[in-house]
Amino acid sequence: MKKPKPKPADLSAKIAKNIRDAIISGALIVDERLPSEADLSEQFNVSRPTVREALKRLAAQSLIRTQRGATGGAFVNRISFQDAYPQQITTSTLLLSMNDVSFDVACEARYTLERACASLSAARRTPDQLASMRTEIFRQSQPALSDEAFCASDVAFHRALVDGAGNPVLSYQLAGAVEAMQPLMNMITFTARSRAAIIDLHSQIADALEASDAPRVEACLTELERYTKELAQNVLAARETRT
Amino acid sequence: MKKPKPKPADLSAKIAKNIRDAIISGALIVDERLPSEADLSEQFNVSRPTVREALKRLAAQSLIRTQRGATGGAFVNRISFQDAYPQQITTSTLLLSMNDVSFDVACEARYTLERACASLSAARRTPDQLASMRTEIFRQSQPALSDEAFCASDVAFHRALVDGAGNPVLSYQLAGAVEAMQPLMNMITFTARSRAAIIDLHSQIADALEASDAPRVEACLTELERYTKELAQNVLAARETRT
DNA sequence: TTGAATGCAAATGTCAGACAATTTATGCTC
DNA sequence: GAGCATAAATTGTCTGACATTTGCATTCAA
Repeated sequence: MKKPKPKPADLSAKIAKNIRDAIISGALIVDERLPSEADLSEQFNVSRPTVREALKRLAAQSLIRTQRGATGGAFVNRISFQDAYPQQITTSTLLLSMNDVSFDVACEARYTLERACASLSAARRTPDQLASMRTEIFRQSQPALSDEAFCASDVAFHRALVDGAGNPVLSYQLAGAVEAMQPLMNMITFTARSRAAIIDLHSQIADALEASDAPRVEACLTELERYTKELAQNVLAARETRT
Repeated sequence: MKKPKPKPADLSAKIAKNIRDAIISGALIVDERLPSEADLSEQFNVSRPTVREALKRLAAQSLIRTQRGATGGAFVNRISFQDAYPQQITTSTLLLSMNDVSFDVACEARYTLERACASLSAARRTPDQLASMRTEIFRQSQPALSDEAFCASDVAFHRALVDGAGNPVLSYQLAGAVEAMQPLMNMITFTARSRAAIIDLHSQIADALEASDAPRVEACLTELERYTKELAQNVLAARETRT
């Protein structure tokens, strides 16, 4: 067998692959206009709907954008980190929920990656980013905050930490890990007591970052990981007894 | 303004979003069959080609798979890490090439993430993974090896290191960073001297992993990062003078 | 009774042609 | 020269049809 998956690929998939390869190889450059759908259907000897299906596949990956009108058409898209975030997060979320990834494994990955940013962030974080963290910490201390809002603020805090490393590639890679964990974190119902503990650690992290004390940031993150796992374990244990 | 991008979304995009949200929220579960294209076109009050464009968008994200025949249709796909790798790598590659990410920034991100795996890998790497690394090191020592093959072996070595952490989520996250760097690495033409230095560091890393000496692994990776950046700088400098 | 061949039904894959909507360029009028 | 109407090009959508694939039931023969 030649390939493990010798799928008799659909025409639209073939055409999409053809164009995608051209983009990746650089044969088609950013903002370059593709031939019109009519031209493409002639070039590939297929009908226009088939070409359109291929183009929609590429559009779903943000590889192209389309524009109507006289000078319209399909253009090679410059993928921005901004564009890539939602896709990355969607994929990560589904990977976690569909593959029986245990909370511990996901948690470990998340904090391992985040600790990796600690030393860079301690060296480079801007006053703005520190202020963002303090703001989120204050928000988290409001007792009226809903669990969902608390989790959202938690994510914002950690994103500020990661962004503090000043490396967009790192931020992008981490976005998936951090954001995709949120649904899993939501399953933990925060008691007032656990919120206080988390806020305390957040404060320590912010202090350590302000003092450029990377080892302490890492230690706090490790403790946060341990505590998060402990909370999750309690929740799961409680569920067991209830069942 | 309600949204920053109040795009008058196309029908196929709207329908795709609708179904995608249903999958993410869990309203549609894995392996569940979607209604037939004819049914969907009736439900959404659009024509079949429009429905098909929506489905192709989802297929491009591996969210669904389609099957012909009597019991065929579109099924919610269980996204595997295997499925997600190529997409992740494609996106990362394009992000790097399209956004003027400097070699140093990409390199820093890559080695920062990889160092994060060091301690876990030192603790958990299997004999198999160690053997893989040794094999790649041996391959790299063959003088006849082409630059492309050397880079590919280099990637394989580092993937074995990352996989040694025994955390699939980490492996997935790292895949994009490591593999996407390959095209950038390829621009460095390896002299015999630089190959030897890299192979030496690889050997030290393998030894340290075998001895479960995490700090030494991290130190070697840091040195490898420094050396890689130095090589890249020399290449760029040489290009400057030639111009 | 069992087995295989056949045909039917359902679904996706593809095609052709048409019209609608949108955007830009063009040319005309004043 | 400015403004406006018109034309042209292109994507978005619809309709209807046919091709292909696949599972299942039916039928016929051993």
